[in-house]
Amino acid sequence: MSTALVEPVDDDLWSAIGDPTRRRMLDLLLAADGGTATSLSRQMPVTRQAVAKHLGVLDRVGLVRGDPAGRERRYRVDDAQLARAVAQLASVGSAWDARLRRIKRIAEDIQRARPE
Amino acid sequence: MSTALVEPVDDDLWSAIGDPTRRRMLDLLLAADGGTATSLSRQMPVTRQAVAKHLGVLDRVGLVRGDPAGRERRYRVDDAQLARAVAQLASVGSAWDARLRRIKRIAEDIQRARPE
DNA sequence: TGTCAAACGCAACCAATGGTTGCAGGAGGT
DNA sequence: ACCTCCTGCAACCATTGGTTGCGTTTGACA
Repeated sequence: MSTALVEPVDDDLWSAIGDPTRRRMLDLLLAADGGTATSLSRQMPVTRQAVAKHLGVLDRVGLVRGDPAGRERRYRVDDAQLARAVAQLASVGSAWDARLRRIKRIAEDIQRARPE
Repeated sequence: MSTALVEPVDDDLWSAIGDPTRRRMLDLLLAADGGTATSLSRQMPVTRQAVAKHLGVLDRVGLVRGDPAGRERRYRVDDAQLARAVAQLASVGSAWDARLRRIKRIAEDIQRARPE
């Protein structure tokens, strides 16, 4: 009955996907199967430098990996790490969901337990 | 084939639950069925004022609601809004998951389609 | 009833971060 | 050889998560 049953949430990983711009970038990278700072910035309302910084963050937590390809640096999503992130989303979500259900159930029990 | 099928993500709501401290606070509020800035701060490694600011944020997006009770202000989680947040987590998660599966499937198809 | 402790709200301040502009450098195409 | 394009680095700005400090309300209790 401890929350230790759920895989502990990696705050770095979570906050990496917590930023809306970075989520958008991950979407774009998944859709196009990779991209560069410049190519991403052209599909988003921020500058290339901002995108580059975000790519740095995503790289640091292992969600993307970028290696040089000619004169550009191509980034791709690391499937395994993104899968971990998805698992954490699901984990936190289901934990809250369980608590909500449990509270609702307790409330119903209380209602039911006093017909006086 | 548009991402418009998924309920659009509310960036305010998302970034509210994006902060690890605020997630922790929600956990505590759910576990104890409510609490005050002071009571929460005693169970966390941050000051009351920091907690108070976070409660302000959570209040603004409707995840918690606080009303005065004697000399303290008691906050409780808004079940419906937290349920919305959980839904968004699930939504983003499953979108990514779908993309991962799709990509993996395409990759397998490519593998399979060239026995030459 | 008068005093005291506890909880609150507000303000000033600091560090980290998401964003910008500007600029120098290296790799490719013609 | 040149010109273009993409990259990386630096300076700078605004927002935000965090702190300390202080004044105010309010419940409790002698």
